[in-house]
Amino acid sequence: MYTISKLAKEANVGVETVRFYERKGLLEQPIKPIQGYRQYTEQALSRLLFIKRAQYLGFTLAEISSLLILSASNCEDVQQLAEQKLAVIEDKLRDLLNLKDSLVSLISDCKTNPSDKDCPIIQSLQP
Amino acid sequence: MYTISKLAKEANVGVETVRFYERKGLLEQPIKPIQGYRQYTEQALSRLLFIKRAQYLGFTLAEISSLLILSASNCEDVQQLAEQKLAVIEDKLRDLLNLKDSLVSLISDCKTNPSDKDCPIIQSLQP
DNA sequence: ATAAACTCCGTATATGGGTACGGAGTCAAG
DNA sequence: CTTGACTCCGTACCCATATACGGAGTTTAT
Repeated sequence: MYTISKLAKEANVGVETVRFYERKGLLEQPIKPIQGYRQYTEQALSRLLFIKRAQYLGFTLAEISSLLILSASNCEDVQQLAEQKLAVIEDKLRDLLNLKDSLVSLISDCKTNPSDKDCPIIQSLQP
Repeated sequence: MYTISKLAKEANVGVETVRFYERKGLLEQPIKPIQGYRQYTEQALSRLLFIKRAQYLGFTLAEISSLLILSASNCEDVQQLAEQKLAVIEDKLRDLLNLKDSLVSLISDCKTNPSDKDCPIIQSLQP
């Protein structure tokens, strides 16, 4: 069992962030002894880490929320939602790959630019 | 010469956005006849388009601001900024690919799950 | 010459994702 | 049993990136 600050520390977030996620419904309010402090299980920690990881991958909190709601429905619904998310992920992958390609080629242009001025990146941004 | 709304339309942004960028120093306040309206040159349009492209490449307004400052001078600094962006993008790509793989395999597990309950995805979310 | 459309400016609001504050209650160690 | 660290809650505030509002002035079309 963790206190809120232990939990926050484990997940490398602030205490206020944990409370914020609870208000948003991303983490459930943990049971706590009447008038006492929140007590978190390992499961809560897993969920928090899941949130942070999904966030790092570019999901918004709203999207993460629906990912998490997956665990409430039956297998077919879950599967369908997962497929939607997969489509989103594939879109993001495509975009990121394009972005990466542009950047790579711009950087390589820079490297073959003898001059200190006339940066190819800047020029590419100029129409 | 463009009026603010023509300019905005050309760049496919809102009028308010143009004013916002001016306040932020991303676009310079155009000369305007005393008590008159802003008048924008082609150059202003270029700069606005520059901003939007850079934004699409994943630069924040703050970063674009420094790109614009650097653009007058130093190719190396620009290149370095681009390389930082690239590194971030590559990290995200890696993780996104992993996530995609997990989802794909979870979905395929679902498809071979005969039951309506015991969804493999749900199970995987409950560590 | 008047109405419609546009622009001015400052300020307010929106959204996403937090972060900070402050007074009161609680827990644990000495 | 006191002291210091921790936690509670509600609320306010922060940053980024816009977007909207409203009253007054300006331009343009008819």
